[in-house]
Amino acid sequence: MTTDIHELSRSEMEVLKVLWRHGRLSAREVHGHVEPRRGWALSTTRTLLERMVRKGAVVREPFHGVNLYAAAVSRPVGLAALVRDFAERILEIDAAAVVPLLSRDADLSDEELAELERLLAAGDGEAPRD
Amino acid sequence: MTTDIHELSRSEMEVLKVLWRHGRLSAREVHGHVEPRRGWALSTTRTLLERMVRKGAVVREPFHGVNLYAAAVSRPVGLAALVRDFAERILEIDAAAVVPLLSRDADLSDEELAELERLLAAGDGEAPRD
DNA sequence: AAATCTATACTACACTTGTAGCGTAATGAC
DNA sequence: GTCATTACGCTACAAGTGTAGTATAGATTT
Repeated sequence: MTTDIHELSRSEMEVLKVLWRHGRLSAREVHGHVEPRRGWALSTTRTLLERMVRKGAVVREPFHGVNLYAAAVSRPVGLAALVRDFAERILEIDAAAVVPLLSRDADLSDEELAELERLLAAGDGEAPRD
Repeated sequence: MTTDIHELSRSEMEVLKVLWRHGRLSAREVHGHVEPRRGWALSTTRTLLERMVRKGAVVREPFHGVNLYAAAVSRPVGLAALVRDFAERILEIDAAAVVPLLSRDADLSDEELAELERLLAAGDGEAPRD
């Protein structure tokens, strides 16, 4: 159960991307990264984080009196699920076809890319929509 | 205003794809195509169509006492907007990079493909998010 | 220690989405 | 002409989303 990442709302995706970029952060830190482009109140960022925890997309870990949040799935795994969903549901093409594209342009490390490629090629990641 | 197609919900996208495939249809006809895989009641299909009309994603036209519905944007234009949104918002890559991919795998006619390519290359279609 | 800041957990509230049912008028079958 | 179908325009209602505010308790500053 890869946490059904494509069920996240736009706002939630924004938060997830911050966690992918910066790893484990406090709510306030997440807010610091997200606020400039969204203009949310801090409490909004908190609410989103909590909802994402409930959804299983984010893990929370108490750390010396502060909650730290981190993405529940790595970026490659998450992107694999998202690409698969988009390719199959919207474009109606084979998800694996997207890989070469990513290898050229996405800012993925070599390891990330390798993993993503493996995930998509293997038909792993998410069950096809139907 | 290309109707902000990426604001459509999953269910609405399903309906839109039917209209892209079959052109102008009555609510009942749309339902016929969509019901097998979604199991909606007819009234559900109707509601979705009406909501999409309100959103500007679908146009309604009365025809001899029956409303006919059609996609407000062509498939290439719609896909261009969707690809652009996905590429920029999720993958954070240049949308034009997706074109070669589509030319190989998507079931677009030559004219559709040409139009899509033009749209993405030109930076047309949708204004970039933020 | 008092005042302030910050964190967490609740609560709130309007709008959207999923998913339909109902009432009424027009259409077609008998 | 009456009955069954169908279409259409409302209404409905729970769950999800966008977007916060508040109450309460611990930490920091002066």
